[in-house]
Amino acid sequence: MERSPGAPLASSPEEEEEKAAVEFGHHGEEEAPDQEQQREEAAPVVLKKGPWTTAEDAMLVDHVRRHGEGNWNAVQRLTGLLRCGKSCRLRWTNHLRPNLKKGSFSPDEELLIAQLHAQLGNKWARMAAHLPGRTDNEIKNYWNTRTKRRQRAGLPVYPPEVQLHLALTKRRRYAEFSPAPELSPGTAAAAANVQAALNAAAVSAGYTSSRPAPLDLARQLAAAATSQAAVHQFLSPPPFSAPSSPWPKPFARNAQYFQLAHFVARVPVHAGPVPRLRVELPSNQFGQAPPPASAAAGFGVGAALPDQHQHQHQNAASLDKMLQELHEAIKVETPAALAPANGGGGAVLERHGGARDNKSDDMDTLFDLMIPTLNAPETVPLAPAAAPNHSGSTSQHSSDDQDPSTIDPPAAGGASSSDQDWGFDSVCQWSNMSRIC
DNA sequence: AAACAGACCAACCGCAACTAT
DNA sequence: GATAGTTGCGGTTGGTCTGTT
Repeated sequence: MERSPGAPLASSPEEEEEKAAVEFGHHGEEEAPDQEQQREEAAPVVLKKGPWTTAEDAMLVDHVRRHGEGNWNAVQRLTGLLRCGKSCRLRWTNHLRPNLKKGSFSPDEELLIAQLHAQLGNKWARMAAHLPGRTDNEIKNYWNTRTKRRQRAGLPVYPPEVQLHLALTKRRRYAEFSPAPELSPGTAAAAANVQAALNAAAVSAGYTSSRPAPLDLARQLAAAATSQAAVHQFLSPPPFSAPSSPWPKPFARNAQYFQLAHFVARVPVHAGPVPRLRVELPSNQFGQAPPPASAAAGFGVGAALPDQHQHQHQNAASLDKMLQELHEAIKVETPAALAPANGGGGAVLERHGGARDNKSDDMDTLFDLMIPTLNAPETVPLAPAAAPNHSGSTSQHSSDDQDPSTIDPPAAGGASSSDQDWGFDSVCQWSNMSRIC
């Protein structure tokens, strides 16, 4: 049920309005200075607390219309509103200011919140800056109730896409303090080749660090990894689909590690040696280099430039070849053989010399394969979610913005949740939590 | 129908950062 | 530089609603 903001909870608006009018002795008109002075000299005003009445709202709106936002402590002086400046500011920003978006969060917004929370922690105001029309209080309330429910249900706080990012960040930071694991030459080369091919393919598809590959890129890569035809599809992916849509089942989980393509930066596409990675600043400065159009359109890289087609085909062939090499090198079982056995989870990877069916080991294997091949990225930018039907206006944060890669995953869900035994099904669970919880 | 628990939401509080004097 | 005032932020609380028993 939606309560209208500002509506009194206990009594009717009419009653409250009348009460307020009596209480204040007027309807929001400004006082003459002498009246104001008289009041100040009189008994100290007792500021009101509790829910706002419609009369109070009207007075505040009127004040802002006349004087603009800010100088909140003057509101009480100028209007006689028996509220402290703090309360006025809060009421305005959370309920009265224009362009506020009311109602429940869309799935895209929910995913964006999860991503932002993974990046920023409990920085509600900064998160709100990425969600036009939403307030920090709204996001905070949403997150707190949701987190509580999920923790009680024993479910991971973050969706798998976000957990992966956290794990990658964690692993990268770990790798900075420990030597890279020894890989067999064949495995290392194959992993490097595949990663490079993926990077090149992503660049060819128009992704850059300022326009990072969306989360569903991994889905495209997953398809590419399982089907030769899908390789071409990956290079001409369909328009962006809702992040909350199900992942492709085959290779779903392991394919997520191919999100390493997120590291791809703007490098020239050319034949010959695969371009080296150049990782730019973290992507929490979303607003600094926004996608050219709306996110939904921006992620539809199907509209690749004509002169890119040749590169795409080259890359497709190259990617196909590299994937074959990797499959041989690390012996990936086919998804078809695995799906029924482990409940539709992901592929089981085997490293040279031993089968590993443990999911976290499986993750580690891929990290081991992929991370050492990275060109020491400074950061691990998380692809901003498809800013859902946003105007595209995102806030510019000042230079005090913290590098998200330096922010530890919040204790609420970060490290612990990434250790949880989530599989493909958890994607759906996460998306459907509104029913579960 | 009543009691209860949980969810949701608005608002308050304390603190820190910033700004003006 | 010190101080007071203002603003912004995050944590927390308390009231109401809703679904369940």
